[in-house]
Amino acid sequence: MLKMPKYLILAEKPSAAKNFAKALGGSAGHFADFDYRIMNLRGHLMTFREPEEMVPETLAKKYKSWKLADMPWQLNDLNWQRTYIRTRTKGTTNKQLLDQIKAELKQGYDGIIIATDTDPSGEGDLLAFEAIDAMKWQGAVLRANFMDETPQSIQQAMRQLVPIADKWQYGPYLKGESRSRWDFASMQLTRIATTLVKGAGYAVVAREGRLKSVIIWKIYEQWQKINAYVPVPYYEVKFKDPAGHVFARKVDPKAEQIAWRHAQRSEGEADVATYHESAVANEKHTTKRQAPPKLIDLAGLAALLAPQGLSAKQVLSTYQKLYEAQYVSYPRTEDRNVTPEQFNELLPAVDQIADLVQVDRQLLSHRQPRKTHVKPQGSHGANRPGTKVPVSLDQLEKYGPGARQIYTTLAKNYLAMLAEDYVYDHVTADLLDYPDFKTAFNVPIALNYKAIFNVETDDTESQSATLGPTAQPELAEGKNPKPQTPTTKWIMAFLEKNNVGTGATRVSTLSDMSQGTKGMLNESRGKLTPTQTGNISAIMVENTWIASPKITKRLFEMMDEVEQFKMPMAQLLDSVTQVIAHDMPQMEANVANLTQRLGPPPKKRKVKAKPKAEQVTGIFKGQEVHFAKTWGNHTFTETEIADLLAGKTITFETTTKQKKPFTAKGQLGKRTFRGNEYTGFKLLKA
DNA sequence: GCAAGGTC
Repeated sequence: MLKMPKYLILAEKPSAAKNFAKALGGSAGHFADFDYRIMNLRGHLMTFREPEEMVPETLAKKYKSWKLADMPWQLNDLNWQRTYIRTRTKGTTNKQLLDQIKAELKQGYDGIIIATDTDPSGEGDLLAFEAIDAMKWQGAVLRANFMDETPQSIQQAMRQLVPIADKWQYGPYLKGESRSRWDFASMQLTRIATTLVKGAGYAVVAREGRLKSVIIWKIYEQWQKINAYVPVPYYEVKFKDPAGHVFARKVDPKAEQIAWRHAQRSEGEADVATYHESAVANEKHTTKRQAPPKLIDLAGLAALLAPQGLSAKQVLSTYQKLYEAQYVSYPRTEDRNVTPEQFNELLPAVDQIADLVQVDRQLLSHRQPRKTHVKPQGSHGANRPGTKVPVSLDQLEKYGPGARQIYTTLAKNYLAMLAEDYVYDHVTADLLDYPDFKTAFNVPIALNYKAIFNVETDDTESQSATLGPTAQPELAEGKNPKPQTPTTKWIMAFLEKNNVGTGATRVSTLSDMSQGTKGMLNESRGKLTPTQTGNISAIMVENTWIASPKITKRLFEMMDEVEQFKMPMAQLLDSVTQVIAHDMPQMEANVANLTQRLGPPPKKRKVKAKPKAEQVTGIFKGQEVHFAKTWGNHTFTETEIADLLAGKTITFETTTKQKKPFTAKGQLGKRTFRGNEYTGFKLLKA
């Protein structure tokens, strides 16, 4: 009998490996005409080495340098070798994970099936080949392309395996590798900007990648518009009926001037005097319906929760913990719908979920899948509650800040889909004597889904449905609209529109930019303001190519060409060198704007180094230790030193910082200061 | 000191 081939199926992540096992009937076994075992990676396990490690030794100095004279790089100097990303997940390093897979391969396999995500950027193909190369696998490689993680799609992919003889002849890999190299080479701009701002006296790192620079520039520019905003009032005639409905003329967006809008109050007042009370006419009522909104993604969730004071970082980390505890679905999904299977799986739990988040079960009357929300494509499905329902919301709090809000928002967003459409009366009318003056408003008939999940600044506020019978002219004051405040929601919409970053990276980049002392942004209830570092980074990228979303657009176009062998990778990489050649002189010019806009850099205070305290050396618990001979303003006597080394508790009279006398009692012990462990005198509580 | 991408 012919021997079946045996393949090792490489999934991108544990959750995908589980879905594969479900679809194929176990984590190892037989499918179609082969035997298999499924193992998983954990996203990218490898990253590029440092630039100076990727070039011949003679060039190392140049590639370690941050000086302008050492850039742009000659990208063919680099060998593009990778190394393990040094991180641990559940105690396992990336090297250990790959070693486990390598050991399994030694059991005798006829090939590896790449079953990482099939994403249009080639990222899944790239991270698979990174692992395959790191393991030095020389055997056959096949690709399983699945559009989603439903059992049908997975099974179909496994019946249509595509052999890859050479990764350099395989478009998706070339595409992902190009993206990766382009982005890596773009770090030169951070070096250039940082060296320039340092020269101007600002001690910050100005991080200027194609994602961060676009974000910081957009936010900085918006604050500039806000700061330059001057309200210009205008006056116009409007009508009001007794219930407060407003009748106004429509502004033609193409019109250069609006004759009936006046700059002066007096002109407006004179205008009003020419109008008289008029009867309301042409009252029309239309019953309209509105379906529940799309299911949300992580960026949407972060944007919704920001006004409640939750940072992007908190949403990410708490969501991940809730996912690991199975209370919510996979976080980094791009899906905005669920599959019929996923819908049916969660259906039995919806009443329980509704009770938990205090939603009236009666509202959940639309239990048939909506075509707009439930589609037979998708992998993990949109972000939603898990089939495991917590007993109480209190129980979730141990998973981190915002756990309640995250679960509640997610649950209400999902439950809204199971409610009926919002039904409202759309009312329009005009005036008998002045038909150009119109009103339009909505009166709710049945809130339905909006009683569960409603995020719009809405029209469900009670508006009287009774119009007229007449309306009076009055002078209305308006002003040019103030530019909108930069918020998480606003920047996410901008990035999504321009296709900058991916769903998974947008939230994490924003979170990254808002962290620590090197942060570029302050995130407060969703409002985004640049820090000093952010302002500096933004000023440096004014009029550069890197800060334009067009760069990402062009990169993606070239990636498509590389995938189709219409452009060699070297040519794509040449474009990053061109960006650097263009942006370097621009940044040199931008430096001058720093002091002009931010004021002179803070003078560096020369901190006088404290003379190092005299150390005592001795043997403590069988080990040689060094510790300070003084504690506060007490210097240990020889006897005290001997007692301390012997592990004894000593007592001495000294004074506090406030010069109050007190008796110190303590012994030698391990202490830490700013993360460093050392041996020293430890006070015992009296 | 640095990118953006994936993941836990």
